[in-house]
Amino acid sequence: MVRPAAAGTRRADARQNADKIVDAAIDCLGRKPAASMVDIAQAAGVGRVTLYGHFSSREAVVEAALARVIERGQGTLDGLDDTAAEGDPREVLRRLIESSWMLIAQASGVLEAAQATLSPQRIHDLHAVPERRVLALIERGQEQGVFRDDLPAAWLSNALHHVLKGAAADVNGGRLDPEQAPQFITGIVLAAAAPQAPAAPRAEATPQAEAAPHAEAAPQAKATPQAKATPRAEAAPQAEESNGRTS
Amino acid sequence: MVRPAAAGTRRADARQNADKIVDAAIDCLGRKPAASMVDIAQAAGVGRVTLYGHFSSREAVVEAALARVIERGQGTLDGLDDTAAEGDPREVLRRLIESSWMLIAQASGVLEAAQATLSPQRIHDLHAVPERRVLALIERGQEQGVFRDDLPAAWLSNALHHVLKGAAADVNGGRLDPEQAPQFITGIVLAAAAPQAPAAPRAEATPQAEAAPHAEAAPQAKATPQAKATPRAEAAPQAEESNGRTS
DNA sequence: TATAACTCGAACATTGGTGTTTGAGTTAAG
DNA sequence: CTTAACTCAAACACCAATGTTCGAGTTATA
Repeated sequence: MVRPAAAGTRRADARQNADKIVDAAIDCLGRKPAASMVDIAQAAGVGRVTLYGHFSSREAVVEAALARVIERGQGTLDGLDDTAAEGDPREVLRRLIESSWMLIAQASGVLEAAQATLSPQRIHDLHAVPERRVLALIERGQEQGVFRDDLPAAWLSNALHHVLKGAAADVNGGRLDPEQAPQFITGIVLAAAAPQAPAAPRAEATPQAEAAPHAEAAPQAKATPQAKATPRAEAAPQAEESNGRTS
Repeated sequence: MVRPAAAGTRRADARQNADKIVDAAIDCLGRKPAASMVDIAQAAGVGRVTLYGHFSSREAVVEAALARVIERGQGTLDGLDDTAAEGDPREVLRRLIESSWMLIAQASGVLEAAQATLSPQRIHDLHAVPERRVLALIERGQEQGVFRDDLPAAWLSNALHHVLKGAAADVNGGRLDPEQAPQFITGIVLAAAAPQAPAAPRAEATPQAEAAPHAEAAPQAKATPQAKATPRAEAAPQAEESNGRTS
């Protein structure tokens, strides 16, 4: 069996295998959250027994994968802050998407797998920090006036993740060229987040879709309950379906 | 057993039950694509055996659910065309979202379930028509100059579906108030689809995120393969994960 | 090189979902 | 009111995934 006693006494190849397994899990679960242990073991190039030697259960593998993918997200965000610390939030967001939209989308898949096996509390613990960093970026943009504030920052953040996850699914399904994905994503996202002019720029059409009319009085009244702290899984009677949030 | 011989000889309660089952399937699969036959039977208020009396397999139930939800989408689109036939595409899109975003999102879930059990060909047959109608609406908007044409219509359509599906997941998870969902969705979507000004409206910041710079030369070069006709599932080695498309 | 650490195929038990059969009870409809 | 149609709980066979055990073989490392 692996994991004899102290963590320092493990053999080198054992540590490498554990590493390969986590990476394989991120890859498999990112593409297909319902991937089986056999899938993961094969992708890692190890036997099923070896996998269980390193991780006592599916839950353990998923948790390790989620932890690592979030850790990577943190690294990316750190690098971004180093470069563009107080730069234009639009530019920071653009760089974030271009440099790591794949990572984020992958993380969404892993997160979905996690929601099927891990406790909501554990997920929240792992996931809350990077989630809030993106949210903070959006809020900063709102304060600076470069992002719209007629919609709650939490919704803008969620919509961003939905588009990223969807784009990843499109790429996996051959419906979107990975090369132009970042350009397409930023094209959508930056436009969606930009401040909205009261009247439209072009065309003389009659009713004029006024994006968000009655939203002025109470801009972020409700719909912003979570995104603050604990309240993760409370409502929703039996649904435990897809979600997709991440760094 | 149900379904004796001719379709006209079925008893009234039998037809009603079959109906309830399909509705229950739409509801269950819409919220959780992996819902089991037991879940569906319970939601329909019938026994498991009765369910199998009406539908010979899970595949049959899923197909019936997908067919009905798509049929409903067609009805919605018909009603929309009646009212706003050649109206401003922005207004049509806004009405479409406000009147039936829930339906569309539900359909995404059912479609995801279908992708796990039905043949890609069958899915495409059922799904192609409403898919193209939304696409046509977007293309019409592009031609009229009220929607951006620096991104392919297929990508705008896909992104729309991603946001709708994500919003549904948020509502199911208690992260989004169903009341304000349509307003939030249209706020995002209409802004994302609007024609992009070369320079931004506000703020004097330096680098100025130029939404889609290098996209002019070859506007919809690649990334539009499907959305035309057949090519549905061809690429993507083993992924068969979420996708989300519909009426 | 000797030993503990590690890998791994095969085989087993368990669980949860699917699909079927049986047989008794209920109900729509002629 | 009579019968064919329908419902349904219980029990069965089947399958795929999880998690475990065994025992033989390989390899890092002191």
